[in-house]
Amino acid sequence: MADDASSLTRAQRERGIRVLETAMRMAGEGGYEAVQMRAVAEQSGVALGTIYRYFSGKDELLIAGLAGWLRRSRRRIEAGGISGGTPVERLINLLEQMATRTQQRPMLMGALVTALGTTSTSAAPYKLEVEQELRALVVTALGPSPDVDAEGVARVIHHVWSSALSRWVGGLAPDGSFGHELTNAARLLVGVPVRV
Amino acid sequence: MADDASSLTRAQRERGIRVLETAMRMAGEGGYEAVQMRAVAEQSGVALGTIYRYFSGKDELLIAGLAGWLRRSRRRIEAGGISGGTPVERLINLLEQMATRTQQRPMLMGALVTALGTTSTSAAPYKLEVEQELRALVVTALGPSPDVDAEGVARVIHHVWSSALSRWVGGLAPDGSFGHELTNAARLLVGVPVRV
DNA sequence: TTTCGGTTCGGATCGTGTTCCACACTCATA
DNA sequence: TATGAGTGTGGAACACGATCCGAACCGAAA
Repeated sequence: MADDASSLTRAQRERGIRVLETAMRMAGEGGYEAVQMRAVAEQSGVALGTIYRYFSGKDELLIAGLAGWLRRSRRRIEAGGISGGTPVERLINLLEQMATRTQQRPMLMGALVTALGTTSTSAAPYKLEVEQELRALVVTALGPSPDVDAEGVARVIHHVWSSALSRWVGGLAPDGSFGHELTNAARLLVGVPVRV
Repeated sequence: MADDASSLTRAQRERGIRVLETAMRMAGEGGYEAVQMRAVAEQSGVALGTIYRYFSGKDELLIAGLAGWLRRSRRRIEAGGISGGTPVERLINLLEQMATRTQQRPMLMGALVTALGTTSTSAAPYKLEVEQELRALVVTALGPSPDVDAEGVARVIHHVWSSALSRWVGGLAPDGSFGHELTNAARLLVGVPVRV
């Protein structure tokens, strides 16, 4: 299921979308183990073998779903605009918004974090897509502010995002900590100018 | 395999150690998939069911192995001392040492990162142990320096450690990047005093 | 319209993590 | 020493991700 949607039949595109949506729905309802490939095939009306032609495996399927979810979130957020007068304020507003939406879907997020834990290289492109969506969101929120290293900030935010998310779904961090961790990092990174 | 080694027979402790050592050896040779529970049972001379009495599953087994590996590394490093005149220098020396040792064992690290990706709550205690070992190492390296928030630095270093490690074994980051990522974070965190 | 190469389907099959079970063993206590 | 509760063993069985295969299907070129 490469993202070059060209060279794909309409029927193929629709099959791919049905598979992704089914997998995400099941992940949202029961987490990682609830996404059973046989059931995805059955409920999406796509044969099991065909799913494996589109995606190299369960993890890649879920990471692709995450990438799509982030892309849609980013489009909605960018269309609505991010409130806040300064870069820090906008970034913090963005992160709080993301944290809220994230914490409302513990099952889904658990499934996605588990999938992200794979080290299979075939999932790397989708992982990169996930990183890029996050980076784009942060850069957009910061806006064109000359004295902030937006790319560097986005990088660190991505690290904190993945690590804190993993700690939260793994039960190492209490509910609500995810947002704090993110906004705290943002304040450290942007609120305090770095002298080099 | 709780860490309260009391209330355990000598035979039980030895069985546990054999299982851990076998699993780590196999992980080092062939990565996550090469650690097959039947083979661990066979090669460690402990019945499969018994392994599952000690550890809740393959992931917990590997994370426990990682915790032990870190603990032994820390003891060796602390015994040898960390060179460097300033806190930053000591921290960077430590991190480079860790990065070197890490990058010499790509198979092992791949297996451990995969195991760390689990969201099973039963693995949480061992994950905490891993965090604590890392934290202790960083705090030791920094030494008693009043103007550094050692705990905060250790926290962020842990985030960067896990995230960068995962990117490296996942093929998203090139060889050698792991050390850079760590030392760069260290310089940002300690080299530049934070004004609050 | 026919043909043909690639795609999808249904379903069997395999491999491995995990669970379960009946039996043997160990060791602290009476 | 005898006993009984807990522990370990070997092996079967189960669940689910992944693979494979022959037949049906589709859609573009002739």
